[in-house]
Amino acid sequence: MNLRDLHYVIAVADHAHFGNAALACCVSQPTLSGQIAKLEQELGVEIFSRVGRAVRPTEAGEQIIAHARRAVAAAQDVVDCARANRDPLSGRLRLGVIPTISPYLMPYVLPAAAEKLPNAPLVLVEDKTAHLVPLVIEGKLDAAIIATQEDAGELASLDLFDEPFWVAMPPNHPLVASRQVKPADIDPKTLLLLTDGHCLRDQAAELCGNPQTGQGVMADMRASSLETLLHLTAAGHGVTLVPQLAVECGRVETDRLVTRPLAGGAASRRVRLIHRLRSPRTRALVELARTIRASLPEGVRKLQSSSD
Amino acid sequence: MNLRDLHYVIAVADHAHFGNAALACCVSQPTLSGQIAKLEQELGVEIFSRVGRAVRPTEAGEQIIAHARRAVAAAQDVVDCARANRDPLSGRLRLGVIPTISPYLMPYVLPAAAEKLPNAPLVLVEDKTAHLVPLVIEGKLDAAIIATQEDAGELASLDLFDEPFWVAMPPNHPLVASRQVKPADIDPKTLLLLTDGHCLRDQAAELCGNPQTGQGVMADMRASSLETLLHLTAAGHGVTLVPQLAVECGRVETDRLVTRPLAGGAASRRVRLIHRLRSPRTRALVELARTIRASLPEGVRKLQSSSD
DNA sequence: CTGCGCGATTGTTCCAGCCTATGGAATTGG
DNA sequence: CCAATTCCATAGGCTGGAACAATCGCGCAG
Repeated sequence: MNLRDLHYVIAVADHAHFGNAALACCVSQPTLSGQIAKLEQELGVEIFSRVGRAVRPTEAGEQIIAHARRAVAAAQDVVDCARANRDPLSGRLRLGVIPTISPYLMPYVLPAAAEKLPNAPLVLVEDKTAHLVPLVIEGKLDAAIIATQEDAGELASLDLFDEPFWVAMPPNHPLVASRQVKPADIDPKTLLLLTDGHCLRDQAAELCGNPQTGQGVMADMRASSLETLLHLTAAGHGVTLVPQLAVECGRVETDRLVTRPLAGGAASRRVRLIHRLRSPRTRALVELARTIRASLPEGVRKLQSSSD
Repeated sequence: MNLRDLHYVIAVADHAHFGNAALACCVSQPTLSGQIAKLEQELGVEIFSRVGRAVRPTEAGEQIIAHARRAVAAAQDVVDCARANRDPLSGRLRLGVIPTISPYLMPYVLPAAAEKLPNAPLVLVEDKTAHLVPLVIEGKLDAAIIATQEDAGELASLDLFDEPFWVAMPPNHPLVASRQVKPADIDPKTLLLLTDGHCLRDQAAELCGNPQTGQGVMADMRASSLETLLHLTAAGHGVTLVPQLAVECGRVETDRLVTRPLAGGAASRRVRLIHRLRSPRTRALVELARTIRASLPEGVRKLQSSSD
């Protein structure tokens, strides 16, 4: 057996297609077919069932593929580790960020990171938490910035900051009169939410008394981005919760939209940098976390990392 | 890079000697030296520092070796997984057992296991918990039977049974009069303990009010095995705690030694079968656990596995 | 100083893995 | 129902790299 063989197996599993997998591996299709066949013979188990046109992993194959992924990831760690030891702070950092943070946080972070980590260019991937976490676990991302607590045993996290929520509403809304808004003041029926899968959606729904399903909330008005949500709010369709950084960036407070801080200790979310346990890039990531904390605007509660 | 290269690295790390490592890998020394050199050049990092006669890992090497071990273990999992899928219940099971359980439990287990798992010969390794756990994590053992709670994130455990403690004392001891002995009745100063590292030592010391250090206990009388401990007790040097299975086996209750059950709910220890999370042998291990529970004599509390 | 232990170097052999070309099975479309 | 297409498997030749044996060179010990 060979690491290359395992790469081939993973490629076939990912593409469900020998030709495309071969393309991705930069080898010819017969080469890849041959190696897979050799490996299957060596293991005495069929990894993929080629029935008709479809290529699917067998039951045994599923397990084998999972172990193969771990082996390949560990081998990649060896390489990353070597590079990190030549210069711990050099080398591309692939960073996932959730959509409700990325556009508002990265403008602060990118210049600071370029200065503090000049040899570690950031490659950003914007997606929802549920998509980012497996990518981090698989080692396809070095880290991710998310706003939920993730407890997969293979992850570690660095706290970045607590981001309070604000309420955004049209200028003629009755709550404009108060300096602060209590969650209970918000009529769930008028609360506008993001589409499913955004953690901000769940957090807003829970805060305003609509745990999980967001039942009672205007289900027919779900925006796919925070920007859309704000446009809907400005157009008078309801009120919405906005995380502080989105308020800070200034595009929110216009003459068509008013924001008020949300009262209460729980009215904020903890933003974290998660990465794999034992990631070879840990040192660079600790430095990145430090840089992020330092580049934050006033108004979000900065946290100390235990290693500082 | 290559899985073989990683094997070579691990062998050199384990032997601290190129020649012996080559021998262990069944290749010539030049081959191994060459591959290590090639890998170091490829990674751009020196893995081993050859200063004078000594071969030691560099700082970077330590990390690389650790990742290499994970990669090789995962690759081995692929092989094990394939075998397990051909016949889940076949293939050698390498089982660690702590010394205060092994000689008393295995006589029950071995015949039963030979019958229920005829194609899975048990290879026993007897050692203290602290030595067994890393072997299990590294994949050098498939599982281990221990009597403490281990919380390494990479381990799973199957509960086997609760083993009550008994008190062993010479026939002329005043406590012989009572049917049961309360932990508080035992004078810590007369309590004989095993040497450091045996979990039974810690458990006995804690039960009888000498947390951890066992302070106040006769420090100059520490036996390296339970058998020795019993001989000391019979010779009138004090009293000692004996786990139930050691009592059951009959060698304890002689005319020179009397045993009484220890009262109280906490006067027992939970015996578990631990194994790596995602071990390819999980199915065989579940069957082994079931077999062990079924082969136990009366008197130890049998537990149900959640999967039964 | 000399012998020995041990890792590095050198040169040759040979096999594993790669490619191109082709075969064959299954699905699709007319 | 047949032809075209798609896709994986097989065949055969070529090449790079891993293996070995032999040797070198260095550092330590007596």
